[in-house]
Amino acid sequence: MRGICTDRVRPRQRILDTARNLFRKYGIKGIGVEAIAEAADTNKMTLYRHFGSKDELIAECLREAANRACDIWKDLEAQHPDDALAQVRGWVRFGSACVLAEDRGCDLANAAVELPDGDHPAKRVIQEFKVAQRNRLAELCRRADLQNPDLVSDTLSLLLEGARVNRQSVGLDGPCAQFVAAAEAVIAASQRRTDTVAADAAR
Amino acid sequence: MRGICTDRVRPRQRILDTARNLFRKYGIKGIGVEAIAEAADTNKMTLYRHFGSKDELIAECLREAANRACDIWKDLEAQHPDDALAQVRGWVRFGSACVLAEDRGCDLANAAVELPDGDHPAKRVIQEFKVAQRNRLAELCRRADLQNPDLVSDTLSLLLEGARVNRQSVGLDGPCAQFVAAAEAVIAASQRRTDTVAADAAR
DNA sequence: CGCCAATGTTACCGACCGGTAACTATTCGG
DNA sequence: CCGAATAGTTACCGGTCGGTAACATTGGCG
Repeated sequence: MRGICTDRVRPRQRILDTARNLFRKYGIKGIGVEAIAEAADTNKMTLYRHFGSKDELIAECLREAANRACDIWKDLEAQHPDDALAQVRGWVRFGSACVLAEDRGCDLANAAVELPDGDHPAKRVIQEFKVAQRNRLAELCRRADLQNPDLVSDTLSLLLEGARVNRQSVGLDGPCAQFVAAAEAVIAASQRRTDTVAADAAR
Repeated sequence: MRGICTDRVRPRQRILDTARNLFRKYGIKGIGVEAIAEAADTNKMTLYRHFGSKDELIAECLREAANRACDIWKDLEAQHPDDALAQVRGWVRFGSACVLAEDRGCDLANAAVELPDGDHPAKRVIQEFKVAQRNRLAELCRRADLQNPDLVSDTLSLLLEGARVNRQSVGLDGPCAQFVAAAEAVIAASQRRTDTVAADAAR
C-alpha cells in the first residue's frame, strides 16, 4: 500500500506540498489539519511535530511559496542577460502565464485576504515578500531606463495583482484578459525617450 | 437593556449590517452564525428564519453590498453631469478614497478569494456584479472619447482591484499609494487626440 | 379585546475543529 | 547490532461549527 512513488520525500516536505495544494483548493480556513495530514500520507502527530500549529504550517507554506516565486528573477536574468527592458517584458509575460495557468491567484495575496488577523505569523511573511518583489521590479525598471521607474513598476504590480484577483471573481474573460496589453502600453508610454520603439508598441 | 437606539430597524436588516461588518473584520469563514446573531442583538433562530443558511446570508450580504456600490454611477453623473471624462476621473478619485478609507478591499472580491467553491451561491452574485461594473466603466470611457476605451477601462479596473487587494498585503505605503498617479497616467495617455490636455496630465 | 405573525429562549444534534498524550513501529547512523 | 531519532497509531480533550425542534413571549392590527 501507500502512495505509488511519493515515499522518497520525507513527511515534512510531503505535508508542505499537500498543504499548499489543499489551501489553494479549499481555502486556508476551508481545510483541516487532519485532512492535510491524511492527504500527505501521514498523520496529525507527525504534522504537529514538524510544525507546532496550523498557523505555523500556513506561514511555512507561504515562506516556501515566496522562495519559489523568487526564482523568477534568476530566470529572467538567465533568459535576457544584461537586457533589463527585455526582462521587464519577460516579467509581464510570466505574470500573464500565471494568470492563465492558475485558477487561483497569488498564494500570499490570497492568504492576506483570508487572514485579516494582524497578528497572524503569516502576515510578516506576506509583507516582506511583497515588499521584496516590489523593490526588485522597481530596480529592473530603473535599469531598463524607463521614465518614472517607480511609478511604472508600481503600475505593473497593481495590474498583475488586479489581474490575478479579478480572475477569481470574473474568470478568464474578464479584465484580466487585457493584462498583457495594459502592461505593454504602460511600458511603451514610459520609454518614449528612445525613438524607434513607439511604433511597434502601438501595435 | 438592549442596544441604545438600534431597535427601530427590523432584525433582518440588523443581521445583514452586522454580518457585513463581521465578515469584513474576521473573514467570512472566521465568524460563526451564532456570533453574528448575538452581535445583531438577536438570536440564531431568527437569523435562520430570514436566511435559510449561512451561505445564503453571505450571498444576501454581497447582494446588498453590490447594490450599495452601484450608487457610484448615479453620484458620478450627478457630480459631473454630461461630462464623461470628469466622471472617469471621479471614478478614479472615488476608488482612491476606498483604498485609503477601508483596510479591507472589495467585499465581493474578498469573498471570491475566500470561497473557492464554484457552486457557492455567492459566486453568481460576485460575477454578475463585476461584469456590470466593468461594462459601466467601459461605457463611460467610450463616452469620454478615450482611445481604446475597452483597454483603458479594463486597465483602470485592474489597477483598482490590484490596489485594494495589495493594500491588504503591504499596507498603505505599498504600490497602492500610486493608484491615482497610475490611473491618471493611463487616462492621459489615451486622450492624446485632444491637444491641450497632455501638458496638465504630465504633472 | 383576541388573534396571528414575528421574535426570543433554551436545549439539543452530529460533525468537525485544533491540539495532545501515550505507546508502538520503523529507520538509520555509529 | 544497538540506540536514538523519526514516524505511525489510537484514543482522547474541550470547543465550536452549522443547523433544528419545541416552546414562550411579544407586538401590531383588525
